[in-house]
Amino acid sequence: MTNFYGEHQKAYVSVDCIVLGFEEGCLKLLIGRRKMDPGRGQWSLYGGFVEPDESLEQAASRVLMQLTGLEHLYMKQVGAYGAIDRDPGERVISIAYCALINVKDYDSELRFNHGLEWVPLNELPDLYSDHNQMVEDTIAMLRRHINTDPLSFNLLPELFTLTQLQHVYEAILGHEMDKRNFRKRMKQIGFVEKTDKIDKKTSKRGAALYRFNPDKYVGLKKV
Amino acid sequence: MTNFYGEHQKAYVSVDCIVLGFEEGCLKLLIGRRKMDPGRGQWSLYGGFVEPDESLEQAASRVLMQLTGLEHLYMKQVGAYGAIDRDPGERVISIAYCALINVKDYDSELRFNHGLEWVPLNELPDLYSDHNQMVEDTIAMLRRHINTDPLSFNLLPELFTLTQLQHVYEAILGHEMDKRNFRKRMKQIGFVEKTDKIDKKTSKRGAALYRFNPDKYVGLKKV
DNA sequence: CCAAAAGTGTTCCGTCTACACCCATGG
DNA sequence: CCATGGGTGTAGACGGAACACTTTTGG
Repeated sequence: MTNFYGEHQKAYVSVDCIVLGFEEGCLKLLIGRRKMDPGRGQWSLYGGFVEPDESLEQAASRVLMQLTGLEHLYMKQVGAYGAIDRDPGERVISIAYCALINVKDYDSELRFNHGLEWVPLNELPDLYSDHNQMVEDTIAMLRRHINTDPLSFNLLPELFTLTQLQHVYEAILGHEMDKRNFRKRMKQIGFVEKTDKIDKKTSKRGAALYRFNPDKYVGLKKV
Repeated sequence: MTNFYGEHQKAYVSVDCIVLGFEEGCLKLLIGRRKMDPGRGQWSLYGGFVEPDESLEQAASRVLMQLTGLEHLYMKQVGAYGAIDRDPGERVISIAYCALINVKDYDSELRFNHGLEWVPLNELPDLYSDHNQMVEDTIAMLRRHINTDPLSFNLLPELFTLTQLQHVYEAILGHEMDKRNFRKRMKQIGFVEKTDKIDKKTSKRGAALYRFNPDKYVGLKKV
C-alpha cells in the first residue's frame, strides 16, 4: 500500500453495538463485563475493531453475528465518538450502531458464553467510557424515527398482536398511548397486515396476529 | 502509550466539512480541487486528518478555522463513512461534519488562497470519493432539523429581514412557502425578535430587521 | 359468572394551508 | 405616479387527542 498520508497518525477504529430487545414490557440493552484492559470488568457495550477488509457496516454486522448468531438484522449508525481520552489506553474512534432484535430469536447459549445480560434501560449501570452517551443518543434517534421507519417490528416475532406492538411503541417513546388511536393509526399506515391466526396465550378471548408487510412499505419510502 | 490492541490494525481518521452558505437565494457548497494524491485535481470537500491531541469535533473546528478564519460556527456531525475503498490509496475512515456559515463573514482572500469555490447545490459536479453522498445526507439532516433547531440563522448576518429568513427555509426545504404562514410561524416560535432597525437595501419601503435571540430559545430546548 | 384482555367510533381542538389586498417609498 | 417589495387576517381542511363501553372465554 502506498503511503500517501505518512505525516499523519492512524487510530484504532472500532464499532460498538447498542443491541436492544423487548421483554416484559420494556426495552432492554445487551451488555456485558468488559473482558480486556483497559476497563476490564466494567459494564460495557459489545464492540469490535474494524478490520482492513470490511466496511463500518460490515464490521458492525460481523460483531453482531458473533454475538447473536443472527444476520440481516435491523441496524442503523448512531454516530462517531472520538473524544481524545474516551479509551484510556489508546486512541480509539468508535462508530456506534444500534440493532433491534427479537429476544426470542436470540440464542441464549451464545449470550451465556459471552457473559452478557439483558438489562432494562431504566436500570442501566454506569457503562465503560462514553457508552452511556451512545445509548442515550440511540434512544433519541429511535424516538425521532419510530413514526417514519418500520423499526418496531424488529423487536417482535414475525407474528404479533397489536397490543404487543403498542407496548413496543410505549417502551420506545416512554409514555402510554391510547389503544383506539394507536389501532386507528396502524390501520392508516397500511403495512401492518392482519393474518387469520389467533394468539390465545395472552388473553382468553384471543387476539388477532398481525405481520409487517415490507412490500406495502417500500411504496411509502420515497415520500 | 501501552499497546493494548496490538493485534488489530489502525486506520487514518479524517473529518470532511460540508460547508454551506446562502447567496443569491440558494444554498451553496464550498468545494475545491483536491491538492493531493490520490484524486488530485478532483472536486472535493475540504477535510483534514484527526490529530492525536484533538477530538473529532475539535478536528472539524480546526479544519474549518483554517479554511474560513471563523470560530464557534454551527457544526453538526453528519455521520461516519468507512467503505473499504472510499479512499483509493489508504484505509481512511471519515467523519462528516456540516457547517452553516454566513457567506459575508467569509474572508474571500482565504477562500482564494485555498482555491475554493461556492457552488450552488443544484449544480454540484461529481465530487471525490463518497463526498456527494455526504452532501446528500447533510441536506436530508438539515431538512429534518430545520423546524426544531435554530439552524437557519447561521446562514444569515446577525440582522436579517423575515423575507431573507424565508428564502433560507425555502432553499433548505426545496420548495416555496406562503409568506403569511411563514411570518405567523416565526411569531409563534418566539426566538426571532424584531429590532428597531430597518433595512432599505432591498426595498423602497424598508423592511424590519430581526435577530435570533438564543435566550428565548434555550427555554424550549428541553421540551 | 366473572376477571382479563380484545376490540371498536365519535367529538373536539389545535395546527397547517390556502388565499388577496393595502402600505410605504424611491425613482 | 407607479413599480417594487413589505406587511397583514380569516376560513376551511386535516390530523391528533380525549374518551367508555361491548365482546369473548378460560378458569
